[in-house]
Amino acid sequence: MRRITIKDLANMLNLSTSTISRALSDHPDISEATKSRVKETAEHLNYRPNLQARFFRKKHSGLIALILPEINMFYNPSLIEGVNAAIADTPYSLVIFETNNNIKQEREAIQQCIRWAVEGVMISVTIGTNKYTMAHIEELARANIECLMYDRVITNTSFPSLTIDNQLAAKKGVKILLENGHRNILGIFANPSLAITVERIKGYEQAFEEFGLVPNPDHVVNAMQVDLMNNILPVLLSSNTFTSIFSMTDELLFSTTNNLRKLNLSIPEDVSVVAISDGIFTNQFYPRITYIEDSGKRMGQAVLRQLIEYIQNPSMEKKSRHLPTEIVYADSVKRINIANQ
Amino acid sequence: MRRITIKDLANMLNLSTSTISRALSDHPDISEATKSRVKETAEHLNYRPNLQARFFRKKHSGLIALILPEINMFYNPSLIEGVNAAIADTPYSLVIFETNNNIKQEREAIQQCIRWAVEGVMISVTIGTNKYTMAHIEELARANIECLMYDRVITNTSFPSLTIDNQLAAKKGVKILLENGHRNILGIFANPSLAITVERIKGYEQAFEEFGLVPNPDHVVNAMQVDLMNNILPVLLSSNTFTSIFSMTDELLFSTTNNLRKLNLSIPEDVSVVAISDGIFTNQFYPRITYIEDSGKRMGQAVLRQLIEYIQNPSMEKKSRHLPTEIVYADSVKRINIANQ
DNA sequence: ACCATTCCCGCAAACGTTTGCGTAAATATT
DNA sequence: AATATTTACGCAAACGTTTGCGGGAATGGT
Repeated sequence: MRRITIKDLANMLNLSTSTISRALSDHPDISEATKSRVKETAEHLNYRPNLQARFFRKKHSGLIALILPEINMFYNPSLIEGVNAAIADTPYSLVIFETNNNIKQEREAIQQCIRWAVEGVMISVTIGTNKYTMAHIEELARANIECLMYDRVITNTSFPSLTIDNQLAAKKGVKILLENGHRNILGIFANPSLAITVERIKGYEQAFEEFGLVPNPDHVVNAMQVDLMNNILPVLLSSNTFTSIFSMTDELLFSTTNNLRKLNLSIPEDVSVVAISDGIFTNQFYPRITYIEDSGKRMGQAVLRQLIEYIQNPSMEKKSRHLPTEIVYADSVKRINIANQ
Repeated sequence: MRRITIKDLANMLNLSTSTISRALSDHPDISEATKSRVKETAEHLNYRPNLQARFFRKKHSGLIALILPEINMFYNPSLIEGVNAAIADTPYSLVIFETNNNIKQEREAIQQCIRWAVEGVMISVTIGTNKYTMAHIEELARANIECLMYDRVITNTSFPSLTIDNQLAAKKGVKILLENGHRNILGIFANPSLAITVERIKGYEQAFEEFGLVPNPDHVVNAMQVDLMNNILPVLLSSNTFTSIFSMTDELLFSTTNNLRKLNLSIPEDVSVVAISDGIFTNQFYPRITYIEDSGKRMGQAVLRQLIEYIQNPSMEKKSRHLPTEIVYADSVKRINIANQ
């Protein structure tokens, strides 16, 4: 019950291994007659090429790596779905590394990538990874492995990236609230050492400025963990007169909704809510939440396609790009009278 | 800038490739002196073994596959986390296939596994996969690839499986409600063509029987999609006098909470709720939901360890096992007076 | 009938690593 | 001091596939 090889086929058909190999890959040197003979018996004997051997010989692995900080409830599941959908009609296979937001595990993952000779890496970095701690990522370039950053990226590097326009997305979201009369807008953001957070805060501020208003720094809060949220939010919401909340992510939005319920505050009657969201949670939640779409699935597909383009076309110019974002209006924003605040 | 190989090391140190290979793997035939000499220069020259070549020669791939129907918000993310955590201190790498609940994609994934010569497969099957449509899974056995089913399994096959005791878990959950005086318990279940659903329904019924009661078949509902839930639940909850809900999964629980809010019903004041849950959603949600723990992370670790045991010990007896479950009491169950119904 | 071309296929090397076997030198045993 | 054992390394084959090159046979052209 050994696995059947090209040699076996060659022996059975009285042909050489080279003929078998070429016949199976439709080489023009082989006659149609033998091609069909070979393919038939290969099919019949259930022959499966040994990819280890093939890629070893051809000097590439057929592997693409996805490195991400964590697989939590939001965004990443649909990102993986998107990558999987897009890789399905390519000859590549996907290997996923989860770094648990730990730069040490990120280094380890990249070592694995080099050892496996993956042909490309898509990476969303950990909190600790920045311009000064990215030596391990630069090692990919030295190993001649394409690398494309997405979502959580490091700005101003030689590596290309694919993100939404974070500043614009946040601005759009906050503007919805401003347009509906809200002025006391609590901005809930993630870890400020991530570039993505910095840019979304900028967008929050810019929205105010475009309305001729001065954003209040006290209204911007960085909630790095859920526990923190549970401590901060009740205090903020009871001591202040916020009429609305802008949440930077689904994760923070979920925590927000739970805390609002705990405080017996309803959306949108008591507090209006807008978020940057993948769309799954916001659409299923009641009431449906108005959001700026940052679709993980679409991002996953785009990142993979871009990376494969780089792999198959190594000399092409690589530059960072933005995916467009759209507003999805729903039922979480109440129009209020500006004078009432 | 070519990648450095064993041959390069051999040339530089005036040794043979075999000596280099053995030195790097601490073979006793090599003297400590040369071992350290080899290792040092290997380190210095940043030598990375070519895993393609190694595994090709050794006739194994170092790959383990995880095949799952979908990566949604619940359970699967933590399952992947568990698998990843457990695989970290093994020499294996993980490849993930998402089948989108499509048996055709499941077949395709298994073909990929065979082509890659993965050494083991962990699989949670699609809705369409059953005893009569599992020819593709049996092909794994013929290809000499270990296969371990988990979560969504096919019962009564020759393949081992790892699950919680689904019937017992459901029984435990429903019993909590019965013990607190509830008799009108709406049971929300997933697709009835999955074995996991059938068993959890059995548990629901058994709980009633152990209380000397007859379960009402009309109180068991199969909500196969979220849309269905949104149609069914409002009707059921308004036309009947349910005092409590048992949800088979986190996904259905999430949909349940949204529908309850839409109907202006509070947990636990108006409706008590118990679910089988991974624990993440139920713990973060307000109010915290009482649940029977079915931890994806723990399952992921257990499945991977079990599979590796099978791989490294092919002759060992393989039998299906259950992971124990525990009740986590929280704030979603109100004690009511039985007479009040 | 002779040469040129085209068509099909085989030979053999190569990819980087591991490993069974052989052996010279060093050490131990008697 | 002769023999037996151990130590430390090299030789060469092997894993399954692809591919450059070479060549015999068939076909085409004159």
